[in-house]
Amino acid sequence: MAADQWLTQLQENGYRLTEARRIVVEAVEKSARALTPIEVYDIARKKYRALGLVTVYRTLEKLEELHLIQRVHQPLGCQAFISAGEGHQHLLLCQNCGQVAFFEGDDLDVLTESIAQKTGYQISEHWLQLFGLCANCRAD
Amino acid sequence: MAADQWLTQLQENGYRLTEARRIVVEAVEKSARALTPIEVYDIARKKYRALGLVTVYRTLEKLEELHLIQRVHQPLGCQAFISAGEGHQHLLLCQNCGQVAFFEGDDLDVLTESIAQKTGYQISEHWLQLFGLCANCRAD
DNA sequence: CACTTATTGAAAATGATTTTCATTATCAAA
DNA sequence: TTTGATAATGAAAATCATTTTCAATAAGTG
Ligand SMILES: [Mn+2]
Ligand SMILES: [Mn+2]
Ligand SMILES: [Zn+2]
Ligand SMILES: [Zn+2]
Repeated sequence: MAADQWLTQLQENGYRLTEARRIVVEAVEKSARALTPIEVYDIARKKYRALGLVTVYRTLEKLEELHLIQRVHQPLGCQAFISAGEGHQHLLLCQNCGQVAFFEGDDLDVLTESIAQKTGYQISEHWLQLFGLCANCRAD
Repeated sequence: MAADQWLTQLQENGYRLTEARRIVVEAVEKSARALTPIEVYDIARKKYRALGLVTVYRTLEKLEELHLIQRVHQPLGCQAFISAGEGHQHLLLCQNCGQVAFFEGDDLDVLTESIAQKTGYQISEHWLQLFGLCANCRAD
């Protein structure tokens, strides 16, 4: 999904289109790796010097609310965001450069059914995330 | 693994045994749900009034370093800890009361191999976590 | 253009975690 | 058992991320 569509989504949900939002959206949407609020701020401010960090926080909040971005949990921290996958997808992260790839097709039904049996839990959700080295980083 | 063994581990790694550590270890080891530093503090202080929050942080840090506890990531926050599973295990969390169950026996080899093929990543780790309702909370 | 009000950025407030430091407690060695 | 080196402690201060407050500004509707 392109940056323009994110802006349209914002507008359709009653939010105004502002320069600050345009720049933040562009920075996040373009990125192949998860970005923290400060990282977004630093990148975005290169195009729009007057931008405030508060506005980055507020914009990320709205993008998350509209499911356009998602929070990424990593061993070193859980404050970074990446554009959300479409449908049921999970993340694969490069431990060296942070590059994110999405994947789908995991089938945990047999497993969850078995665990449900053993534990007595009613299982309704799962988090799955893979870590490794991207093609580029493998080369080094 | 019992609290005594955690204390032994601490000692064997050159850390001294103190009253503060004993109390913190007991609180964390006993708990069936993940606890934040403040929660540990509140629980532990019932047995040892003079305990400082700083000491809770420092003790949790050491327990994590020795792999006796592990951080638990949840939608509402990622600062809670629970005793670490033994061997290759994953967590199943009750979305209502927070009760934690461990499970093992997931086999993601076929999946990761296939994803590795498609993406070019060399996959070395995975995070898997299940969410649902524990038997008690289902009853309500 | 005019008007309503959502949005903005600066500054202050908050909350969690870390650092500093003087005091105390642990434990190995005498 | 006593002694001594030093690891560990808790209070207070410092730091860092995030949220709130607020007056000024800009977006979008009519
Ligand atoms: Mn899945
Ligand atoms: Mn596994
Ligand atoms: Zn990489
Ligand atoms: Zn429950």
